[in-house]
Parts: sequence; C-alpha cells; structure tokens
Amino acid sequence: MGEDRWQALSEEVAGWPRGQRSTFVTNFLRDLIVSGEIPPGERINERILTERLGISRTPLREAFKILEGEGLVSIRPNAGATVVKLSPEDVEDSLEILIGLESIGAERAAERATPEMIEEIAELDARMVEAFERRELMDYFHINQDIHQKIIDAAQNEALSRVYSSESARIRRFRFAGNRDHARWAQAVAEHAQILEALRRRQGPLLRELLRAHHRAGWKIARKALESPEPTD
Amino acid sequence: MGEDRWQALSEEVAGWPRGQRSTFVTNFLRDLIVSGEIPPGERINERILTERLGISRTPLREAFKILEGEGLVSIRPNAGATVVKLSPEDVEDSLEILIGLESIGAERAAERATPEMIEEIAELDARMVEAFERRELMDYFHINQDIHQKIIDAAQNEALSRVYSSESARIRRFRFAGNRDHARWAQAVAEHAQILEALRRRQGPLLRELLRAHHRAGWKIARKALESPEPTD
DNA sequence: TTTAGATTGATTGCATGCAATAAGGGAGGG
DNA sequence: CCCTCCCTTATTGCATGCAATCAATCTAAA
Repeated sequence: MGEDRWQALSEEVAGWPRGQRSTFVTNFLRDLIVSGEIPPGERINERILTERLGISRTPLREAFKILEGEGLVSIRPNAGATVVKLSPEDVEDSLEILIGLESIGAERAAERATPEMIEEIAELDARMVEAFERRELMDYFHINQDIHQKIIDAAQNEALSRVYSSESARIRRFRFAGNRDHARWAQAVAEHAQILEALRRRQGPLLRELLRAHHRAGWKIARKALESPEPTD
Repeated sequence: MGEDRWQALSEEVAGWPRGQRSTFVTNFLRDLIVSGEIPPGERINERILTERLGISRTPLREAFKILEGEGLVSIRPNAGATVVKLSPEDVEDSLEILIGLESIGAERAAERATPEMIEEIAELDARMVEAFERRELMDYFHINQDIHQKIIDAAQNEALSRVYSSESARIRRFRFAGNRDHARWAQAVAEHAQILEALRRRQGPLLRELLRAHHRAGWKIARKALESPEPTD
C-alpha cells in the first residue's frame, strides 16, 4: 500500500515547522487518498502512520477530523478512521454539485476575471496541449485540474473556490479514468480550446454550457471505465 | 460574551460519552458562533473554554480544525483560533452558492422526494405558520432553516446535503436579520406556501425559481438591516 | 463440531506536561 | 515624550501516558 512513499517523506515531515504539522499531514493524507494509494474502505492505523511520519498522534488525529469534514474519511468512535468508499452514484452526486458550482463560477468569471487571470489560464491551456501532444497523461490531468480551479477562482468568490476545491478533490481519482479513452482525450482538448475562447470573449452563458457538456462527456467515459474492472495501480 | 451559557452546559458536556466529545464541542461552538454569541473577530481562548466545559484541550483543538474547514474560524499558528469576520460581500458570495445548490436540489427533490418526505416538510410548514402567527421569530427561524434543509435532503444527494448544511450554517446569523421587517416576514410565509405547493406537484423548475426569488428577497431585506447599525444582542 | 464466553493484546479517546512562541509591559536610550 | 529592545508571562503546538474500548483468540460446554 505505498509504504515506500510514506517512508520517503518521513524526514521531510519531521522537519516540518511547528504550527503546521497537522496541515501538512492533512495534505499528505489527502494526496494518498485521492490518488487511491490508500484504497477506499481501508482503516488507517494511527500508530503506523505516526511512526512512518515521525510525528505524534495529536496532529494526525486533527488531520483525520479535517478529512472527515471533507468527506474523505469516516471516523467511528473507538474504531478509527477509514477511507470513504464512493459508489459511482456518489461520484455522480458530487459531480452534479461540481457542475452546478462551475455554472455559477463560469458566469461570474466571465464578468469579473482580470486580463491577467485569463492570460494565466491561457498559459495553462497551452501547457496542457503540450502535455497532450507528448501523451503525458498525468501532467495533463494535473494541469487540467488547475485550469478548472483557476476558472472558478476567477469568479472571485472565496467561498466558491473553497467548496469547489474540496468537492473536486473528493472525486478526483474517479474522474481520472475519463482520459484513458484516447478519442475522448483529444475531444477534451478541443473542448478546452472552446472554453478558453468563451472566457476570453466573456461569454458567460456559453462558457457555462461548454463546461457542463465537458464534464458530462468526461464522466460518461469515466463511468464506463470504472464499471469495467480497473487495472491495478 | 454569554459566559453564562457556557457555564450552564458544563456538566452536560462533562458527562458526554467518550468518542463524541470533539463532535459535541464542535456543535456547541458552532452554535455560539453562528448565533453571534462569540462575535466575529474574537479570539477563542483554549484554556477558558476547556475550564468552562470541563474537557481537555485535545478535543477542543480538534473542534477548531473542523470549524476551520467549515470556514467559521481561522487558525493562525501560535496565535489561536479567531471567529471569521464576514463582510456583506462574503455573505452574498455564500448566498450565491446556496442558491445554486438549492437550484440543483429543487429539481432533484421534485423528482425523487418520497411522499413521506413531502409530508414531513408540509408538517414543518404548518408549524412554521403557527410560529409566525404567534410572532415567535426564533422558532420560526429554526423551522424555516429545517424546511430548506429537508428540501435539499429530499434530493437524496448526500454530498449536496453535507455541503449545503455547512454553507448554510456559515451565514445563518446574517440571514436572521431578514425577518425583522414584518411585511417581509409575512411575504416569506406566503412564498413558503407556494414552495410547498410546487414540491407537492413536483414542478421542479418552478420550485427552483420560487426558492431563488425567496432567497434573493430575504437577503435584500437582511442586507439593508445589516448595513444600518445592528441592535446589540 | 460448533458456539458462547472469557481473556489478552491492540487501538483508540482524552488528559496532561513540556517546550516553543507570541503578546504585553517596563527599562533605557534617543 | 516617544521609541526600541528585552524580559516576563500567557498561550499555543505537540508528545506522551493512562484508561476505556474493541477485536481476536482460546477455552469449554453443548
């Protein structure tokens, strides 16, 4: 279960500054969960993790509470923290929320985005196209996430950014499957070009609809991929 | 700062079962914050609270982390937890999200709500009308919150219920001001009758628009009330 | 053989102690 | 008189210890 990765980071964590240990552990654990390295349903043992990370149980338990709030783990009294299992229906539920949030964000972003913000997104888009051409799926995926978050951020609604980021992380790993299909991947890149164009022209309603269609199409493929047996990580 | 209330609850908390202390403290603190009993910007002293509540600092600090995730407090390293200050713009931002979430919820609720759920909401509505006729603003307000949450719950989207509940709590106390205006209060009751009717007839789009208008009108009054000096609590 | 009960080991929940840090106040210099 | 620096004290961040609880294994009886 990726114990190597835990080991690799122990010294780094040990030197982490006072006052941010729980924050760091939270980010670290979130990565392990959303990447699937700790599989859904698995119980997270406090002692093992604290030994691996070289910290005490206190900040780790604080991290559990934060992740519980994000819907990533579930804590049962006296039975510890387990990684939440999400069914395709759960993912679809979250996706429905994400689409709704992006609809709000799209219209506001079209109104409020500064030229600098749009330029930043354009640069990300260019880098994403490069990643696509090099067939670097992982790079592509991360830049893609970044673009969507940046569009939301451009709406300049702090609460929206916070909620979107949290819900997005929750189902991140499930949406990854959406790009395994090469035809869909190419299509997604093309859609992103349209999305950028709509943002540049500040066409809010168009942007909203493009994003909505983009997500629905991606999920349609991802869902199919998830329902057929998954290749092991 | 409502220290009486803290004192009043200390024995209750002390007897709280193992495994739920941090949960209870979280709910307790959230109430104090959303009700405004701990004013925005105020630093929350760990020692004082633990003494009042008869618990140790560990579960209290876990509660801080949870509330930070909900956007209710802000934790700065070595400087403790302070209640987040929200400007009218912040509230409006959150309200925009809430309206978006309710729009999603409304359409789904119209499709998926069971007759029992609708009946439950109808009963709440009846109780709310009673509270209105008795001019019991606090009762009214709580039942009102309950109705909106139950409509969301009727959409049977767990993630939606979670996010909505959290965002709703964040700005609860600001929306309270919306009902100080008596004409608006009466209007709100009438709107709720329409909302219930639309749900009963499962008219999703209508329900969505009614809710949207309902919130916007309420906020318009609340905002005006908040911008004029507030009577002290 | 199966199952109920007891017992032991592991694990969690919480309280507490210690070190690090920040806030506040006083002394000294400008 | 004000500003700056240092020192004291309060407070936080984290590690650790203890008690409660759970889980797994073993025993014994049906």
